Amino acid sequence: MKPTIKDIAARSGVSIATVSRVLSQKTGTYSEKTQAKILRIAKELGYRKNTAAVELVKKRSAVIAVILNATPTNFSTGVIDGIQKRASELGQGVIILYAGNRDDQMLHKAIVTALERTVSGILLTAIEPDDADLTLLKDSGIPFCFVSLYLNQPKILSVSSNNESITSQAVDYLVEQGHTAIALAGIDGYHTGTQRITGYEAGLKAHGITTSCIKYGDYSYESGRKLLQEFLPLKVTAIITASDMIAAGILNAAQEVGIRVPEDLSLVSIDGTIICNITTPGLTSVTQDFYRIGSRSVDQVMGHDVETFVPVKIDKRGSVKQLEK
Amino acid sequence: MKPTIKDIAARSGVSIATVSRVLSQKTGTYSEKTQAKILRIAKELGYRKNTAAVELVKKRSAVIAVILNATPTNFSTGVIDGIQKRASELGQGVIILYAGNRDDQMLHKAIVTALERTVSGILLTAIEPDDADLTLLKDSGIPFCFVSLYLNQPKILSVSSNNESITSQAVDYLVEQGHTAIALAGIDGYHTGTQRITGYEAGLKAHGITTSCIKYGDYSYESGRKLLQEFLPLKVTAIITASDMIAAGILNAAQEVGIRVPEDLSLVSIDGTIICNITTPGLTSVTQDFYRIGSRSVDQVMGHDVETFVPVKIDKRGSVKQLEK
DNA sequence: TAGGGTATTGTAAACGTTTACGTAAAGTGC
DNA sequence: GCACTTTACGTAAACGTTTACAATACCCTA
Repeated sequence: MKPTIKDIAARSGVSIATVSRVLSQKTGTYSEKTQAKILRIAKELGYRKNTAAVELVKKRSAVIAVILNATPTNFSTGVIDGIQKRASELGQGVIILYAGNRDDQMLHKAIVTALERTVSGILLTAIEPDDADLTLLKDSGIPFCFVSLYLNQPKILSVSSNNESITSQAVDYLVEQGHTAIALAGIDGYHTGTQRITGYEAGLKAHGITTSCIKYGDYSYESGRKLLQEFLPLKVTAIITASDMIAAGILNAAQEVGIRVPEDLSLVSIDGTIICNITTPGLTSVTQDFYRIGSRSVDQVMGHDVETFVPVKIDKRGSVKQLEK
Repeated sequence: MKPTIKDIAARSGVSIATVSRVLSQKTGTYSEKTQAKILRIAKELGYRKNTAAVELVKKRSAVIAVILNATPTNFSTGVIDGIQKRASELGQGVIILYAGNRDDQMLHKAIVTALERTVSGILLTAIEPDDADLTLLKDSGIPFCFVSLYLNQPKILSVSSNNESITSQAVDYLVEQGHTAIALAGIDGYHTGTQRITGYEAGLKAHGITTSCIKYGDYSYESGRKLLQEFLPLKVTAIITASDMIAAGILNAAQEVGIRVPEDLSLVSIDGTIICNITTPGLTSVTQDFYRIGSRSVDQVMGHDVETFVPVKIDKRGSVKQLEK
């Protein structure tokens, strides 16, 4: 059915080893005449390498497995674009394995699938595995790297924005705009969330602000809407939100109860995806460079020397009011 | 390094064939005693099957390849969730191959990768391949199915909403709300776009409306913003948009020039993703059931008998004004 | 006890490709 | 012309797993 190198060898009058060398481009091991003949016949037959056979023999493949989290935020496209582009430049293919949203079983299955496939590297995108799966990864001998997440453990590769810097910059910016009653909303209790709390509190302290206010959530729009209720009795003038979706949820729920953004409540959103342009008003954001994070994580997992942290920036839109001091 | 069935056989005192039978669960071909011993040793050794070896021998794998388009709209998550869940129920794994956004080279590479991997089926998600790639798929012997797109060719499997029905229902709804000057915005010239034009025009005709107005775009937010300029000199009271992103773009650009939605301009958006809840006002939508489309496409590619079309519904939010007749 | 049927296990080959090593031919330099 | 080096090619084995077929062991019944 599917042509093999045996078929090409038979038609070319050469051995399967020669066919293999030509198709693997082992320069200097075949003549131009032989090469031309083999390539012509391969094309005529519609030959395609059997990936399984190659991987079995080489015990390695030129494929990076990306394990993708179905996070309620929508930054994945930028990350994937960056990964795909850089991997292609380095001669690597990319397969994506889907891990659902905080579904330990799906995550475990995705990790095992990647390990079974002798991939050249594994990128875990905004995913925090439990200890058993982390051990599995470490013991596999396959390089892996966290993307848009880091664990504060040395020896574990990662590429991300600096979560402490994200929130401390947001605090700096809001203080600069005259705000002193600043909350942090929608983060969770995992590493990313705790790192952002650290930066938030350090930012408040640096400005001599002694009152902090933190509300947990799950990064989703619905979570944002619910969180607005919790802020109603509080005297905060500004909220830093854990994601664009949290911000959109707070924004819309606020407007529904007559709280105007930015006049009555200012918002600074973490991520800075296209959602920030869609809302009314547009959301001022601490914008992450997801494309570069993705791209750089490929270099990281391939063993190149790169910086862990990708810089963020403040993008001013319409959700922050300057207060009189 | 990685344990093989040879290692297990040596420790168990049985042949590799017996180990293989146990690990492949060939019931009735091994004793319970032998099974228990083999499974215990496999676990102690941390054994994992080598997927490449299995695929090489069986010439087939229990994996569905999903080729994913980076469409500017964001319905992928629902589709992927549906695919992943249904595939799991049917004992199939899923790998995702990324094809960029209308990038013929990336698409071709993704298709070739899927074919090289002896997958059990290929799902093409909102992707329209050129004739050469379509021929490649047909000649491969591997079943494939279009997801959220259909080509009007018999024998080619697909699962989608009915694009003619989408626009004709949108027209029906707007006419019911008193609108007669109705435009269609943001669709492209590919199959999906032309099918939606057909439904739009049939809907107008059915209501005796003789003036149609169609503006092409690329489903993106930026495209939507630009399109609003083209509508300024026209006397339309309502626009059906090709995607939620187009709608958001038109909505925001309109508000920036003093056109109020829905008072001055009504919008009905195709897709109905979470974006419709985020905008202000919320967008009335023809909502597609992406989860069910994904789920059903798995049944389709696995050879089960399913309906091609998944029903849509109108979700009323805040973007359509009822006009006086 | 002998015979028949079923369960259990082992041997050998297959799957498609890569590559180490050996051999032959061609090319280069003295 | 000879010796050495490089190019080109072939043979054989490897990779890890599956499975057809043969052999053996076990169980049940007459």
